[in-house]
Amino acid sequence: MLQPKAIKSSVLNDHLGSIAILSKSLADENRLRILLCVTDGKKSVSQVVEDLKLSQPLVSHHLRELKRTLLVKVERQGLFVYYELADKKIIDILKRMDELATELLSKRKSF
Amino acid sequence: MLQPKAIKSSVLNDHLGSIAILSKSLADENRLRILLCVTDGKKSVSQVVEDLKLSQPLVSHHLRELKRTLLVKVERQGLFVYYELADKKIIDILKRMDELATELLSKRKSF
DNA sequence: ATAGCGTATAAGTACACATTTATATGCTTA
DNA sequence: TAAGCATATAAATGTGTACTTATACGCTAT
Repeated sequence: MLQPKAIKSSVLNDHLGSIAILSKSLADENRLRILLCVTDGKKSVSQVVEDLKLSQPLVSHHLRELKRTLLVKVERQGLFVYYELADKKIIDILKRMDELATELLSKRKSF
Repeated sequence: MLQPKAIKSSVLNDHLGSIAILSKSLADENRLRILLCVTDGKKSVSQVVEDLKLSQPLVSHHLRELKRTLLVKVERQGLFVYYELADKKIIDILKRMDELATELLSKRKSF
């Protein structure tokens, strides 16, 4: 072993704050639905409201949080405000989390 | 396009609940520190307490949550209770989240 | 059995957050 | 400028949770 354990895992240790912030942003089912909703191109707030059948203030609130954590990009066009996924990598991460959850659940019974 | 958008993204849509639960479990910095702490083999609660300088009830509390979401395995040995990472895949996911956070931050300024 | 150690739980506190209802802001057009 | 639409914010509420302090539980050995 070239490096002691304490140093080896410090690769992640220094960035746990950012990871926690990102995780928190993904830790709500409605927010995830909204995130996926703006994955395939720009969508206005009202389009998201229509698609997901959520209240307009709730969608606006969650989009604000997604914007704060940089997961979505914003673009104004006249009356409308369009939101869009900022980086496709997040989808890959979500897929891996889904795989992991399925795997963990298959070993035991339930959350 | 072989399938309409709504169906295409339903791959993840059906599992947002599990993903949200997993994300919530990763959404605390101390819990992440504890998770990494038991990554390189079994550790007793008191060892984690010693390593991270956190209170014993707090560590116990977080380990319980990590166990609830199946991220750690438990094993009793006499007086001691040993916890261990259940699946290495979670480390890969954390690394990708770290990469993503770094990338997002490099494009803009701060969370 | 009881004393001691490791761990878990209870009670209490403070704070964060998801959601709803109501209202404000801002842009566009008549 | 006034009206109307899309979006954002405020206020209020209920719920969840991170954390501390204090106490209980369970195993081990004397």
